[in-house]
Amino acid sequence: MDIKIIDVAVKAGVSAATVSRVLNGNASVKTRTREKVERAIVELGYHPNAVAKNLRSQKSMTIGIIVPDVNASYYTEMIKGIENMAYSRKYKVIICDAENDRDKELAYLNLLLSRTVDGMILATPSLTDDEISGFSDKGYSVALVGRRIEHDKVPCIFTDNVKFSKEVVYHLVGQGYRDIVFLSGYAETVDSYERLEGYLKGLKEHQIPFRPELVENGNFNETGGYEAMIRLFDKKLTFTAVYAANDEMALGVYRACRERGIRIPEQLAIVGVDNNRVSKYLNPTLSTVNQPKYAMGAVIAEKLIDQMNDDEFSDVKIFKVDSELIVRGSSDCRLSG
Amino acid sequence: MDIKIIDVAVKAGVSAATVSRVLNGNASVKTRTREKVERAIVELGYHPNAVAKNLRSQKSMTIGIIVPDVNASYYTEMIKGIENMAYSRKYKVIICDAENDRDKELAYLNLLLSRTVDGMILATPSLTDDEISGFSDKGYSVALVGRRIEHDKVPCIFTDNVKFSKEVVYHLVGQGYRDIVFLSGYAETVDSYERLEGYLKGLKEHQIPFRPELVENGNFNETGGYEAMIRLFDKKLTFTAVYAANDEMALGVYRACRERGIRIPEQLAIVGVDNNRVSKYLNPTLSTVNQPKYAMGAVIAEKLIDQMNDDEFSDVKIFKVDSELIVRGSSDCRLSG
DNA sequence: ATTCAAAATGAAATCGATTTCAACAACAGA
DNA sequence: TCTGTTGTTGAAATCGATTTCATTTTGAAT
Repeated sequence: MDIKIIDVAVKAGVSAATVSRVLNGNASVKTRTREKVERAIVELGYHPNAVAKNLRSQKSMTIGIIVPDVNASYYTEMIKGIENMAYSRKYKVIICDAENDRDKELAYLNLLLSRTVDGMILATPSLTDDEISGFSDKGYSVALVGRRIEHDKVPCIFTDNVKFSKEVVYHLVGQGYRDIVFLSGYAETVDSYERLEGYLKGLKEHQIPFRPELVENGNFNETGGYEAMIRLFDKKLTFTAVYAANDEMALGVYRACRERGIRIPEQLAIVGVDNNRVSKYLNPTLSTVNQPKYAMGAVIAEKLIDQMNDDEFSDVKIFKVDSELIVRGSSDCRLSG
Repeated sequence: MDIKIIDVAVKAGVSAATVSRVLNGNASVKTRTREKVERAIVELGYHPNAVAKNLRSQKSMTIGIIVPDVNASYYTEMIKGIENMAYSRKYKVIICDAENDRDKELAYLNLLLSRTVDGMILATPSLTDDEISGFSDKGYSVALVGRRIEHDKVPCIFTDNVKFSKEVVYHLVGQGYRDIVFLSGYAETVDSYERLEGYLKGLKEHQIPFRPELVENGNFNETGGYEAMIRLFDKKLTFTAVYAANDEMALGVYRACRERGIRIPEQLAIVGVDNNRVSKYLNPTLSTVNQPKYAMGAVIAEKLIDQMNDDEFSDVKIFKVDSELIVRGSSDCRLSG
């Protein structure tokens, strides 16, 4: 049913090899022959079969990304960075949404591991460091986002969670808030762990005793933030500020506050993380930590592609990037009008 | 470097054919043989090469989606629906972000056309109806989102833009707003065209004369909405309401209003489309049209997969779904406190 | 006109799996 | 024990391209 290379060859009166040479343009073909072949390609509407091509040439010029949730702007904006860098290097990008489900994560990992792509960017937490090292050792090109492993062939990029979390605490304390809730994402992720660490250090440097009951877990989404806040309210604890692990969870905090009639920031200050596109439209506007998502995507894509091509000129593999606190109305009364 | 099927075969003392049979589990293999093979697979850490498999079996159990922007929740929520339906039918999903760029769109289309996937869902506007029909006729499985073509093998799903646009106008007129701006997305898309049509019909049914100067184009994003509004303000036109082609553009309207000190909804009412996850958190909360994005994704994925498998039991291919107007503070003073 | 290197081309091998087909083994029934 | 059916297995063909290697053409230099 499909037109194959041999059909083009017959129509142009040449061999399949010659058609292939025209297609790939790296060997010498006489101008007249080339023209005949090109005409045949157009007339037959020939589309090379990428599967066969990839099998033979052992590459696909494609990189794959596995993200935990395509609905999270943190990832989609990073994807934009990856996408554009990849495109400029002639790579295509395919995106897989693991939906925070370990089974799907493994299913998509298997898809990528079975050579459908030349390299992969993993933004998912489920694999162990050893497993990732193992993939690299077996010849797969891997790069990581949001975590690091010590391996000289695995580029990693992540933000300095500890640093900006301390800054969040500094800021809140500076505004007079001392009883600060930490609303963690999935407790077992590196991001959550490090943000907790920064939160603890921040408290310590201000001699504020740590109250474990002020740490609650959510799951990085609105519902998780809402439910965690309801739990906290129902425990009748005293607190005056919330540091939410991301803006999405902060939305849930807004909802809980609205339900309970609590005014932001007078009665409760809120700081999120991510600088979601809409955070400046909330009421009040949401203080948050801006992460250079697009740039992170572009950098990790570039390093992965370099690695895939054995371009050894870049030997730095570990990128820790700084994030910036953006103070808005949810944590500063002067800005909340 | 990689372990191949023949390596497993040698290790297990059988032929490659037998290993393949164990792998795919559809032919009979003695239990003892099966165990030997399974042990060899585990011991060698064998991963089948999907590219070779796909070439031979002429399928990949994968469907591809091309969206104009992965950053738009309209698409990501639909992707969730596609993803879950596909997963339940043992299909994987790869997502391509064409970034509203015709070249990328064609590049990704070519990727999908070259048999990397078994079927594709297109949510991009750049192809003509004839081109799409042509793909289907050539044996490619295609489904469409947000547009329709008349072809008995191409499932299509879209919302009744005319209907809900008329409802938006009814609602605004009912609230006393008669000078209604229509902020269109890309003018050339079907969605934009039909929404304009609904807007015009809505006006007509209320005997409100159409003022062409109240129609502005944006590009479905925040910046587009903002810039269009600034243009309108600068023209010193009189208008009291804005119907924005999506919530993202409505955000831009909010920004423009804030800059110009215009109160929503007292001085200007706003209605968007999409029911973006955050629209109910805006200040004031945004009136919008809820589209059943997840369900639309699930339905189109199911129909595409049926089509791919020639399951003729479902002969309905065209799905027009209804959307629901959600009235909130941005267009109703009573709700805007 | 002859020679010879360089350019152009085709036949066949190859990528790594699946699948067909034929051969062989196992086992039930006579 | 023999026959026939069913169940297992392997050799070889196949998917559709690229690439190697050998061969033929070309064209410049003599």
